Amino acid sequence: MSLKSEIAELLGTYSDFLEFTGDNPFKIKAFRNASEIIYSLKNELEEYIASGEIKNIKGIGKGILAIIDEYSKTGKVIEYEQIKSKYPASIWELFSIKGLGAKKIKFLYEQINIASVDDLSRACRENKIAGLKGFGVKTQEKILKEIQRLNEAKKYLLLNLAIRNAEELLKQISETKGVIKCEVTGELRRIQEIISSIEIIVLVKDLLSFKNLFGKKYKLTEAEDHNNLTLTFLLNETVPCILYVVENQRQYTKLLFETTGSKEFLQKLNYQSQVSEAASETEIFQKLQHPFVIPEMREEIYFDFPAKLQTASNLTLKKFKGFLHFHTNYSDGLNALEEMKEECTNLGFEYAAVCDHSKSAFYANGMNEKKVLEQKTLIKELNKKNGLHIFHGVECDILSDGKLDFSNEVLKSFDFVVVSVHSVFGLSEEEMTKRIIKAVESEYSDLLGHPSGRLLLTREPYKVNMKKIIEACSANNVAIEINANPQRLDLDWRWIYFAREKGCQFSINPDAHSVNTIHEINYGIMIARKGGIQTNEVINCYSINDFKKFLNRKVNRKF
DNA sequence: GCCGTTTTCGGCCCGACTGTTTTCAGTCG
Repeated sequence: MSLKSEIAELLGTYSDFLEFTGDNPFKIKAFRNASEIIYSLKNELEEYIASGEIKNIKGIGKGILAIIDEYSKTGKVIEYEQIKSKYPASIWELFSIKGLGAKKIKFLYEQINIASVDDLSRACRENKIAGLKGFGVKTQEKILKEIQRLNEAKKYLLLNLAIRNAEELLKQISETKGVIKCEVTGELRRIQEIISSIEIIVLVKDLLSFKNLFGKKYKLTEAEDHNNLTLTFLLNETVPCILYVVENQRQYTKLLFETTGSKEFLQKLNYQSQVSEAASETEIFQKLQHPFVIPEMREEIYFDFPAKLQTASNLTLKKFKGFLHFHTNYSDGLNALEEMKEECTNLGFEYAAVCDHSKSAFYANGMNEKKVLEQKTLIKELNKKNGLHIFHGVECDILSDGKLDFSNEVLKSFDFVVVSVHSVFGLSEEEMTKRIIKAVESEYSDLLGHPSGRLLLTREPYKVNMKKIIEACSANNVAIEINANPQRLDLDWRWIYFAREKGCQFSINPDAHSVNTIHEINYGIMIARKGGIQTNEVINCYSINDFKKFLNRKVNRKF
């Protein structure tokens, strides 16, 4: 781990400690804030320290500088270690339970000696929590449910983490003696949004010698078929991995095809195992008399839609011209618009649309009307300079009644309006559907942001009739976002085919809050490809003139 | 603890929701 992530992590945990011990809330916030800032730094922390530039980073003052200094010189922070040692280490995992804050955790620890998630789970099941001061039956049930959800979430990895781990493993394998080639297969090759295990297929000269070499690094569990070997183990002691090891190229192809799956896809393809000793996957598809299907699209849903929607996606990052829906320090982004512009230019984008939060998004420092005007002036200044053109957009909150967070007068002043739900998640399906459709029907809406509101492995999507929402987007000419943040990947790919059938346009955006997260657009592209999306269906791929035409399709905007 | 200054200390995002409690604390976004 880099110094940057070590210190960011330390400050994050430190802030939990401080909250637990009842320290100044603003100090806690400052630590948490600094943790995020450091985590999102573009370059390595050592570079900022060496150049002295660290002193100019906003949010890092004398106190945190001292912590960084102590840690980078000695590898620990004494005050932090002192607090930590006063309590059982397992107590800090209680902070990951949603609905339990520092005060309740402290109360439970002091009153009935709850010092771990296991303790708490047991206490709930023995009905010892309901009845405590400030706790009732509902809270007890909620905690239990949340613990179950956490345990379930532990079985999966987000796509970005799975990819990072897989890259590390592929490197280790390819550097092992006797390995001819290796590649990812299974869920990860199909680009599932959450991954239960990393599966890799390996072609080697000799099974036994590979097993012996690899067995020195990891504790392997093995299963042997007649001419291949399946090895399972934990990477970094936590991530389940499966290696399929073969000695023969034709076996390799067969196994790559079979392990990629999905099971349901292969069934619907009428795939019989004996068919497939082949030199390439193309040959297997030929034998099955079916056009080649790219691995991402090999899901059951593929067969539910007509052939014109089954074409392999032609989408790549190179086709992207517009970087849309991102945040700056005008709301909750970390970087200034100038910095975002520079990075977008470096990455080859031709235009961008900044979309900071609207005024009701208090939690995200949303812009009021005055700030909107200020930002407009800034954009005008920046657009006088050469280079990438910036459109003035907004991510406008959809209020609980479906109204938008700015008056039409203000909405009219933007070039591009993203509408998103950020609050009051608990409505009934009917109410939530009505609410979102009302927002989509506004003549100023251009894009529906993260349509389901899910946070993978953390928060369920809100209850909504997605079919009706998609139909409303199609009818009102509002594009649908594929939010590329690896925690979201929302629109869910399972709805992409249907939206395409309805003629919807898409926009793929990482919802970047810093220059560092711009590259996350790639995860959105992976998901879009899974739904077969073509370049001409993505508004980010429009030329700047076509994008202007898109913006003017409902209201007359001047640029 | 950080920031921005009225350069030495006051302000720091705050409203909604939930489940308790009986008027509000804790938590979340």
